[in-house]
Amino acid sequence: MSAQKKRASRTSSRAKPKARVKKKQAPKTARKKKAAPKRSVKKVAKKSVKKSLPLAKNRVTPKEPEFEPRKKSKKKNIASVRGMRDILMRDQRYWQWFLNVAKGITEQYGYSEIETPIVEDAQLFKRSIGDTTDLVQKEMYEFDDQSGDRIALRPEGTAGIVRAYVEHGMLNMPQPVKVYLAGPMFRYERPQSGRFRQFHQFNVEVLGSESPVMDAETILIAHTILKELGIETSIQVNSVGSPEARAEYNKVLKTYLKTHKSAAVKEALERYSKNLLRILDSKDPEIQSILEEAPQLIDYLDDDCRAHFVSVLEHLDELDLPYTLNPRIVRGLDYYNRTAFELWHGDTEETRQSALGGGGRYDGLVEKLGGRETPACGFALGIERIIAILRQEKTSPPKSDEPLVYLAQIGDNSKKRALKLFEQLRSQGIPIIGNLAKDGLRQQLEIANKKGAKFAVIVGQKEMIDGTVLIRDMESGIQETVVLENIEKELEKRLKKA
RNA sequence: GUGGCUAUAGUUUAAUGGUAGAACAGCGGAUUGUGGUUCCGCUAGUCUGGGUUCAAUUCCCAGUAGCCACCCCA
Repeated sequence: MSAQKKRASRTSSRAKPKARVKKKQAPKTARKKKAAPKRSVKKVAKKSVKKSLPLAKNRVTPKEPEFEPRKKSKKKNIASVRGMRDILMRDQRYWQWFLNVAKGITEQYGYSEIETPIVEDAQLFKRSIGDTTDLVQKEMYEFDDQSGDRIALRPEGTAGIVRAYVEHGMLNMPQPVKVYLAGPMFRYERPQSGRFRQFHQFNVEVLGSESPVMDAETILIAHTILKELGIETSIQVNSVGSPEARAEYNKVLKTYLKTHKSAAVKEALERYSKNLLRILDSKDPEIQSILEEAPQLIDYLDDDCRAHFVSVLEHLDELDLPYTLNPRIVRGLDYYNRTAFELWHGDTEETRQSALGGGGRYDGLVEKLGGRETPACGFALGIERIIAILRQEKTSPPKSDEPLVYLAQIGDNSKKRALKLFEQLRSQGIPIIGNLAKDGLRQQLEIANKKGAKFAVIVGQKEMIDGTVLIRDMESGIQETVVLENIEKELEKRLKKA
């Protein structure tokens, strides 16, 4: 009823542009009154009658929900889970750009890709990252599966890689083993910009070398990847020494802090009771000013650690990398020892999500997970954060300058021909694109233009009869008729020139 | 997990205690076979649930989500 009214008013207003005033109101009221079946429904109905008749046998008649006016409003749509987002088509060029650059550089340094499962035994992370860390205590997705096994979604990449190293006896491979991993990580945190519950990291790890060169190499790789993407970073380095040195420093720091009897200190001591070192990273200005006078962890390093650290720095100097000694870099995961570093966007305060990546040495981890004593180091980059900066700085991925050819078709017959031709050209390596769903030539050329095609191949009724096609130069608009058999040759000739 | 700010078409955004308007994008047309310009038309929206009110998209509360700070981290 209202549908008819609506249609009537619409067609009439289309036929006669006179009815201006009426036009404005009629459809609106009609729309308001009831969610009328949409025009698209009509169209579908018409089409399916016309087209499905001859082929009725083979055709599964579409189920009918289309005839119900869709009432999307009342149903709660299912949305993505909090903190987890889609990576849409338009995002892909950034992702691919990043991955190409990151993988390319890393592979040049002799690393190979590894993939480990997203789900692991929860124990793996508790043992490696540390049972008392925030990451494990409150941020890990952890649950029983149907068989009652306690499993977890990986919150970081290193543990899984080390597990794989031990499990597959990689100590029998030439050492060090150098790998990289790109993939999703999961942490149950409160989302914020640059912080998601599912996010992606690019991990680079070296297992089986104690050499400070490897520390420097990984830092260099991290820095180079970002530089190659046009992101200026500052490298913040520190050494957290050996567990023994840290324990001793812990005591010293505690006694020092206790001489300051302010409320802030008391609160901070409470807050960081589990891992006092993290207090160094506190953002409280009062705490920070107190810490200025505090003893430094570096002064408590044993000789080996100190020598190692100095050597790392010498390498960085040699490479002319812009690093800053930052005693506040204390990584949140228990397994780090000696070198710890982060990469910041800009060299200012760490405020906001400016850390684009971080890493360091974890010499004890392999052993902790049941392997032999194996020194190792590595880092991870936060892909979302890096891409966010690329976006914000309006850096766009390099455009592929591959010339494209758009295949346009007019009429049903030429559509059939076009599909075949499309496959033929594609298999010959011609970079052909098209949109067979479109009918009008105008639209197709518009798309060709938007996609930046150099040439358009046009197949129409006339050409079908003559056994020819048109090749249109999209820049000049010059068209030539070409015999169908010669199409490949002609295109190749033109593409070479372009 | 704690505190604060925000929520309008696919996107960016306007307005209002009584009818929600634009731009971009999409689709179609002017040109039934010719794009990058123009003109015209169409599609599409007040996050969810309660409350106050004759009337709520607007005011209040809660939920949810996003953002910001803390926590923490990439």
